[in-house]
Amino acid sequence: MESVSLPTLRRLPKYLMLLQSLEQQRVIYVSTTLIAHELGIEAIQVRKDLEVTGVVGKPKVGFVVSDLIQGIIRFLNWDNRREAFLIGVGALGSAILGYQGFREFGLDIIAGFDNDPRKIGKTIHGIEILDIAKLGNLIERMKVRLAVLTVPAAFAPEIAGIMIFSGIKAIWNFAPCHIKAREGVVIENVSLSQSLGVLTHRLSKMEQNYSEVI
Amino acid sequence: MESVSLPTLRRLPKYLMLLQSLEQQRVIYVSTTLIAHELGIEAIQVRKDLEVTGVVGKPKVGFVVSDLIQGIIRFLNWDNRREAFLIGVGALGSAILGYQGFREFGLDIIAGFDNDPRKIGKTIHGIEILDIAKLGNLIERMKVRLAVLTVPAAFAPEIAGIMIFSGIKAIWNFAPCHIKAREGVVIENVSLSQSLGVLTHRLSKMEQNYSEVI
DNA sequence: TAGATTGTTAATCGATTAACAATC
DNA sequence: TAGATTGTTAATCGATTAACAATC
Repeated sequence: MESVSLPTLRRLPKYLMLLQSLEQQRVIYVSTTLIAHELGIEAIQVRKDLEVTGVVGKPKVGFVVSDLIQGIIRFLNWDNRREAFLIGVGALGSAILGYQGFREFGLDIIAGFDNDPRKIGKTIHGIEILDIAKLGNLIERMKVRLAVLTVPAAFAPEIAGIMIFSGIKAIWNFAPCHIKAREGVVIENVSLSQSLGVLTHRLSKMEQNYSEVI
Repeated sequence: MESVSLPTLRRLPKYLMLLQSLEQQRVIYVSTTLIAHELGIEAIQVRKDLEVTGVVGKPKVGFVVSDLIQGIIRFLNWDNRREAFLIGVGALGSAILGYQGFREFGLDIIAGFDNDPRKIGKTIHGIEILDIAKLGNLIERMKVRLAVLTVPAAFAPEIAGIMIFSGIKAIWNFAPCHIKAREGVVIENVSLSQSLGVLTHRLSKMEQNYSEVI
């Protein structure tokens, strides 16, 4: 049950993006030195991270680009597409529905849910919007395991509860509130304010430092 | 130049959200024990994290909720609103333009930019969309420091280069590609695939474990 | 071959956690 | 007062980095 560290897990998609762009440029072999330089990190860290995929390289030559790509995709389970529901078809929800790119990452959104009668029954980016009242029932019947949660924060915990009760095993939560994990359910909280906080704090710190110099 | 750790910086907005909801419930004092329990982490970690804000608590009583809120907001520099440009008014860009909530976090998007003639000149959620050809010039003239980058990955590095050349000091990058930081510029890469990778890997791992038990 | 790169083992560094005196 | 909570110092844990033999 050796668990992979969160930082490593987070870096793997970055390597994948780079590797895919290298593959497009018909690059066959790549060294950890090059990957590291390209992403501005240390080569030894790249080597340690890639170790988890089980892909082995050749001394002097490096890794076969396509092997690494396959290895990372398999490791993240992006080769198995999963059906998912998206709940809350607001601005952000619609944007996610419209972004086809997530299919590449194993995410296949098959329906949207909302409580707004003007939205229910409509189709957005080819995906039908259903009544949120039917959510629990449909999760059970269709055995959907994955949910994208893009409702306002005030509704998020309640809806999460309903979904978990109905059999949802993983929630990708975009609502600006923390949803507690429980046994047997995986929650990934995407906090944009978190990310913005890092940015604004560092920017102000940097500006302070510059003015100190003067 | 004591620098705050990234994990701490990331947790601060979580505390803030919780504290604000407590304030709405007219709660005056809060202990780190309660915060920790509410967010599913350790009390000692909360205490250590809150230390960076400089806010002090009272033994036995805890912290004054409103003091902590002010402390975190000040620390993240969310009390100083900053003018920002958003580049790339696609689905995600529009969603971000439409979300008023970021004003609360010091982000004031004053204009959008795109290269699509059908979008240029229009107004989305009250914000005017301008020609991307004018981007560099306007950054200089208006002395804008912050940019939200929501263009397709292929254009991101080039546009980032233009922006930095024109004087942008912080980029909140949503494009699915890594933009390298350079001296004097803060980059925060929001990688949704990263987040999705953590979720899908853990979900598949969990399912494996369950089937092992059987 | 010579030299670059891998993979592994050990050392370092930093974040988290534990312990406990101070305090209201 | 008694007991809960803070704030600080020390211990632990885990991730990153360094060192180096193996290898093509």
